Amino acid sequence: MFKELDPLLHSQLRLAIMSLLMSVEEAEFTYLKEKTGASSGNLSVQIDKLKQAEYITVTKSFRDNYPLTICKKTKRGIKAFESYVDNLKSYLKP
Amino acid sequence: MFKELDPLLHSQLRLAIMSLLMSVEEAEFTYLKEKTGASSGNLSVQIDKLKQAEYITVTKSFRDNYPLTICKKTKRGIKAFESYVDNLKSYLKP
DNA sequence: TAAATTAGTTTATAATGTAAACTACTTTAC
DNA sequence: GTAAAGTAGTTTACATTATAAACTAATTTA
Repeated sequence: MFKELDPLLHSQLRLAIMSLLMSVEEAEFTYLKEKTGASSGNLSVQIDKLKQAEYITVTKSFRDNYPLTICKKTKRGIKAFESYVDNLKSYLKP
Repeated sequence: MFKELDPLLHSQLRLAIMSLLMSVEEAEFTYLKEKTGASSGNLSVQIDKLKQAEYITVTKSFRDNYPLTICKKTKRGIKAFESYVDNLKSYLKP
């Protein structure tokens, strides 16, 4: 009947992050912040959770003297996202 | 970009309840329990939240000496569900 | 050199979700 | 008739989550 929904993705902000990452090769912290409209703090925490789950990789460096955080989806992340979307459909049928 | 997701519906169990109610005129507590696989306690709490929000109406009576709880979607609930599904699509685009 | 800005992280608290325990009755078995 | 098991829930206590506020650490601008 109803499929389980991965709790890691069933969160507005984390889902938005993954959704954005699906359509780009990689994304900067500031880009994700702007597109999602999230606060820095919240974004930082949620990025970390996605990283812990290995749904994304996070690379920290510097650019023009400022810290630069780059996020990228993993294969595991792609699979999880696709499953989530698929499972979600069982709830949306008319 | 991303639409807001009604937190009341962005919950696996409450979404499942509303999803079930969408396709039937009304549903009994036991029916919802069986279809969702939820525990009675959890179901009771989530039904109450949907009722507080006036997404459903709850009618309590007796049948064959046992308590009988019947749930039914409201217009408000239907609109909320439809908006939720619509807004959710902004997260699922490929 | 003080104030504002960038790019974040940490932490404290509020909000949520959920299982376990409980209520209140009914039915069945002895 | 009464003890045990079953029905249909509700309440409450705890654990998990989410999020905003406060903080770090540096840079830039005035």
